[in-house]
Amino acid sequence: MVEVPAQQRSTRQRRAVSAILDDLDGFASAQQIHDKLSHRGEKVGLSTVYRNLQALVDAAQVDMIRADDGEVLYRRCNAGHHHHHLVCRSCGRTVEVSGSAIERWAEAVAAEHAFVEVEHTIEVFGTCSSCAAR
Amino acid sequence: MVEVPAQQRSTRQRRAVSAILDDLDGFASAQQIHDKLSHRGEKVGLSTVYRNLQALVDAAQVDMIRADDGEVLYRRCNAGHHHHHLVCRSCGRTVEVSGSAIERWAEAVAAEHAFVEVEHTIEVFGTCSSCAAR
DNA sequence: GACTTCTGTGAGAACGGTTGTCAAAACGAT
DNA sequence: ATCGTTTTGACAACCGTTCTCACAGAAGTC
Ligand SMILES: [Zn+2]
Ligand SMILES: [Zn+2]
Ligand SMILES: [Zn+2]
Ligand SMILES: [Zn+2]
Repeated sequence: MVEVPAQQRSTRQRRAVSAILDDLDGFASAQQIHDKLSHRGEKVGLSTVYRNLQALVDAAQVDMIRADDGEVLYRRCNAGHHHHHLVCRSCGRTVEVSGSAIERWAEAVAAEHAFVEVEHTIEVFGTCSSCAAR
Repeated sequence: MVEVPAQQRSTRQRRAVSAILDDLDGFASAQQIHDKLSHRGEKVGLSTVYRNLQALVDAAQVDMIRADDGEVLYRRCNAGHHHHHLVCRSCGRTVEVSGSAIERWAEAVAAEHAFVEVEHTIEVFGTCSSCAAR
């Protein structure tokens, strides 16, 4: 008999990556996550970290943004709805924000110039109060 | 006698890069610009293209954005004021847009969470009418 | 023009983040 | 335990970008 393809097996590595994301309160790069895993004594290959992060992004369980220098950053995303981020560029602490005003503005601007299949990228970077206190 | 340092010499390569940017109506990557130069018979080293583009960005004469795949795209920027872009993801055609509503939203959101030294990235991507007509 | 000085150039190497390869390991259903 | 399939990981390959440094060539001076 052909079994149902269990297209997501539970492995030690997958659980470890997921656990790191749970303990993280801001965005982190794949390599930073890999380092944190090593620190915990979890031996996980770098390729595996990349693969699992990508899978989580595809499953909409993780948000992905790109830092100024081009590095990709990941963060667990609980919210199921469309939102944006206010990120501390020093410690990575992040607040999820959203606003219908912006969404309407983006759509209006696109419609005004007859663009279709519209997407947008909106990220706000700053220094959080704790980091500014130094 | 020590002359005044003319911190920007006029070279064939610099003029060639600038000319390409003038003829371009959308964003293009450094390598695309390098290819266009070769096509015109202008021999300019890739490093030189990167250097001159960076110099133009520093001089606020060129806008720089990052494509989804991380590649950096450049485009001549006439406007001296803060603005954002509505970019066709297919042909690169670009409209410069701005709106005080968004600017105020970004500031309000940051202030609400006590973030300082705030910057933001807002880009709208879509398919322009000519590209959608295919 | 000739001479000098200092910036700009370019071929190639190096870099850094990310993705691909593929044999071995591990999961999970039976 | 066995088997078919997924997952892993060491390592190489990739790709855009930056660095290196000997040399070319602007521009100022006489
Ligand atoms: Zn902070
Ligand atoms: Zn939005
Ligand atoms: Zn188009
Ligand atoms: Zn703005």
